[in-house]
Amino acid sequence: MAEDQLSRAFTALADPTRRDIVARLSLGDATPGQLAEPFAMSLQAVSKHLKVLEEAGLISRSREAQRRPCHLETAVLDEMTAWVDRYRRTAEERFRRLDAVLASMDEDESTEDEDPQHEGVASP
Amino acid sequence: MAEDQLSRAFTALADPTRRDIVARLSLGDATPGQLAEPFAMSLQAVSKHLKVLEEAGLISRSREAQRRPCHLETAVLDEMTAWVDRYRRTAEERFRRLDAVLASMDEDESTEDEDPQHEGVASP
DNA sequence: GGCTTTCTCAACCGATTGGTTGACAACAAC
DNA sequence: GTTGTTGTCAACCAATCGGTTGAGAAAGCC
Repeated sequence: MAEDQLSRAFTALADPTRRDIVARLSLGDATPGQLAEPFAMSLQAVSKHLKVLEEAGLISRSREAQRRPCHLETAVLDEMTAWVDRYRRTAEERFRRLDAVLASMDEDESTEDEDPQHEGVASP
Repeated sequence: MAEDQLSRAFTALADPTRRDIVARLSLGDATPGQLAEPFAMSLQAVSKHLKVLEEAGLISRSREAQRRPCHLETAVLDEMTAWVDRYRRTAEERFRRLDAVLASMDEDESTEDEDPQHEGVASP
């Protein structure tokens, strides 16, 4: 996934209004007018939010007379969780290994010359 | 999770520099100086990025003489994937149900008075 | 004490963001 | 054709963002 598309996706979901819109669209397609209805802001403002979501690839829009129904696209959501999960798992895997080291040091209490707490700080 | 904390978390990961920092920290704790080294920007700029990450709850910082080693916290990453996954799954579940409807209509080709494409657009 | 290292804070700057209002395009209904 | 509905575009505005430089706090080293 392109670097800046991931940035656009995270930027898009950084706004509570846009997250509300995504939540609404997860239940089914909706027009800008329907999406704007619950918010205390102009239709133009919601239209701008939809543009941000569309440019992030999170929604697509079709035509239907004057209406422009919006549809949630799940592919980019997948790529977002993939990114977040990758580094979360790397970190948690490291924590588990650290715990294992500490446990083995607990078993064998003779060696105390290393400090596993800072294994990541030390220079290569 | 508080609404604005989720906003802070997505905002934090919306910046490529901050995502790089998170990726680096997933491999192990590091000081601001170590984190700034690969970037073509001032240490002060990186320090600002770290503040954003800290306020989002994505990292924590300890003390160690003049050094302030940074540590990746995975809890907020968990909440981010939880949010994204919730709506992705809701949408995909709906798509699967829609496919099932279309398949059953394919079997029984006599009823054509309903248009499942717009099930979400209609008013409640 | 003085000097160096490491890092944060404060002030500033141009670009972007999230909202507004007004104009207007596209289409339906009469 | 005229009117009404739906939505976008353009211009504007205050606030925020991501960077800069300069000053200084906090700790170790001589």
